[in-house]
Amino acid sequence: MSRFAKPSQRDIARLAQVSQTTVSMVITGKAEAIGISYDTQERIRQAMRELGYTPNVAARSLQGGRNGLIGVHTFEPVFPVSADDYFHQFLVGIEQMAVELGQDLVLFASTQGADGTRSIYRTGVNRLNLADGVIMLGIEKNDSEVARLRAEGYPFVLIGRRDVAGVPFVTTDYVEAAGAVVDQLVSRGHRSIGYLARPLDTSPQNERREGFRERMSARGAITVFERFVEPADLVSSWLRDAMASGTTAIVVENYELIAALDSAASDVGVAIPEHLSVVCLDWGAHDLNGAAWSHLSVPRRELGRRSVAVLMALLEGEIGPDHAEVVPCELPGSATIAAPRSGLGADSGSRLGPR
Amino acid sequence: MSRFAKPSQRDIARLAQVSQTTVSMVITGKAEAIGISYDTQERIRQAMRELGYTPNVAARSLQGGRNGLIGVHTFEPVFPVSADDYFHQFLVGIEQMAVELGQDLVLFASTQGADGTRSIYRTGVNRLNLADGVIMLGIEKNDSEVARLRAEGYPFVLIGRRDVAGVPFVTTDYVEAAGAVVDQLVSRGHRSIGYLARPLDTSPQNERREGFRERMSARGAITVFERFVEPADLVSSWLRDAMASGTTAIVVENYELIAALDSAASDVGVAIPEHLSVVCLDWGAHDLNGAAWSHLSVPRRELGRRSVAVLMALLEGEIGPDHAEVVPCELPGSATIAAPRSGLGADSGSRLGPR
DNA sequence: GAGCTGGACTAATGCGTATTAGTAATCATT
DNA sequence: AATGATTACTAATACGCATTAGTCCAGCTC
Repeated sequence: MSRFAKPSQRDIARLAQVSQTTVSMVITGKAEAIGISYDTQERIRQAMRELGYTPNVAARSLQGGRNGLIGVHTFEPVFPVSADDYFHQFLVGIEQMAVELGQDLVLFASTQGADGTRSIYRTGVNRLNLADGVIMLGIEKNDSEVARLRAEGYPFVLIGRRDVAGVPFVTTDYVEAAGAVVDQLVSRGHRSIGYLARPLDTSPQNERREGFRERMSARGAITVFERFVEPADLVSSWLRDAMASGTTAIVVENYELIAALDSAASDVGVAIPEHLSVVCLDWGAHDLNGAAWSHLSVPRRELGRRSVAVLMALLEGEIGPDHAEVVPCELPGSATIAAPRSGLGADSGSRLGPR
Repeated sequence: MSRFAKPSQRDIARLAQVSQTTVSMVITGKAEAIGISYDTQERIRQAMRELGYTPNVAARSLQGGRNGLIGVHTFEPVFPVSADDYFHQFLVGIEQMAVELGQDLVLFASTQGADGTRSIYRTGVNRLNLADGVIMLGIEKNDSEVARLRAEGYPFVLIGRRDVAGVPFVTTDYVEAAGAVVDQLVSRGHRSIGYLARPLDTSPQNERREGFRERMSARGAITVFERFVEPADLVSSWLRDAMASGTTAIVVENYELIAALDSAASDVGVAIPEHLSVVCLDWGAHDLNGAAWSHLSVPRRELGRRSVAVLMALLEGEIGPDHAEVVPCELPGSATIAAPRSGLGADSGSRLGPR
């Protein structure tokens, strides 16, 4: 244990023949203001180098100071096995900005229990307060913990959520993005657009649907063929009905439904995008998958970057606890968007391949 | 910002009409041993509930010496852009074990300068010190910094390197692995095996070559056709010579050379593996690439896991600073290994595709 | 030569906790 | 009635740091 004893300010003070106070002054940059001579300052810095001194995080945060640590907490494991994990890009962004701002990152792994779930207060201890502040991300919510954290006045920022009052957040504008998808389809000539989703659940889903509906009616006189299904229920008959009723484009809520739609399309003999344009609103982390479909994507890297900046601003008192940062969504490419051409085609293979 | 100060043990003590010491005893479970009456304990617990008490980690670790933080340091950014980044699997393993051992992870981002390189002592201060210990990984070495760190007596573990005396490391057994490759080829019937590498450089390369040579001679009477080249220099003529001299299998040092060999093979008209078995010794992070070649792979996840365990053991004083942990390599699959059949084939496409 | 000013520091304190060394009261033993 | 043991606590301290309130001394003024 004593083998790894770390030098303290007192050790430095001893070596440099000054008091611990003076050392602290030099470290916190208040030396000039107080009036410590240049010689003494150099002597102290030399001693620090010699002993390899680093401030003790615990002690620092104990008495209220900053320690340059930014926490990252998710309610799921941070590095799940799959390489194209959804969180990866967020972390890339977070790390980038941390580098730029000279902060270090703490990944709270200790909050995970044997059951795989993560809970801030699992052990009855809030480990988070070791860091200056925390960025929280994750699909699973744990509202009671978030509320408690907020009540404690602990500084943190949410990524992707906007539903907790009094907590700054960084998110993407789903309403606008869904509207932009409508614009894109309408400007290509589509008038009858279907909307395919699972039964409603999360707020992003609600926002996307809202954005879709609003823009549809704003663009006027457009038929909407809306359907909420579970993937397994998506039978080809639905698609056949949609095509028969003149639908030329379908907006699809998520990736899983794309797969279902793809197979239905090849059943029914509909060529995408020749006979049916398709846009996906939530592509998840499937960016790397070969088949290219037009889809919105959450600017995960950018959200990660912003979250760090927002947290720092919060710590600096530059923004209030109700700060909202909304980053535009990345709009879909034209892979599966074409001008409408009604009717069924003869040869229409699957874009995703067999299975 | 109506931030309420978090209750401390003293607040509880006041409410429960006892001393702070008693509260601490109850919390740490030493109450029984010391002999605090049941009534008093209940009174204290009630007070804790009432005030919503949570222990302060900082204060705890302040007097305990440890803070439960394990540092991770690389000389490159931890989360580079590509999702199949080489570090990812190490991190997955590190996180897994951190979860199991209840430790948190610190990613040192602040050590990166504007030029993109990372240096522990960049700021003149050893930030690493804020963690209980550090796991260092990375291809680029920065020997002087590592040496200095060691000289300071700072506890850390190296992944993938074994060349710094007095520092525990976790690595994979390249000598044995290269030998196993020879075994595998010989047992399939190969007698004349080529070895293709770039000019020697790193110690892993040396170990692999050594393992190859030793096992080759141990297996007796086997011709080795060895060649060290830069990728650009790998002309088809070399392969033609090798085939002409009866070589039926080639052991290739790394992924880049595989690409070169692949195109040479299709130039020369050699079918892999029908006419030439190929095994790659260092597949890097290309696991996700479509084409399947027989190759060794570094058990990155497992190395990550072990490194955390080793660091903890080091901190506990259970192992010495010269501890070596060697994990077996993952042996190649049979994708490009076949029984030898001499001669050139007519139709032999590229396994990697055009380019 | 008493009082003042400013430069260059230091002693003392508190943050929240765990631990060590007590204390004070009751009870049991001889 | 004195001694010892047990019960149920508490006072004091240390951890490493930042901060507040000084101290000490040289140089200057009137």
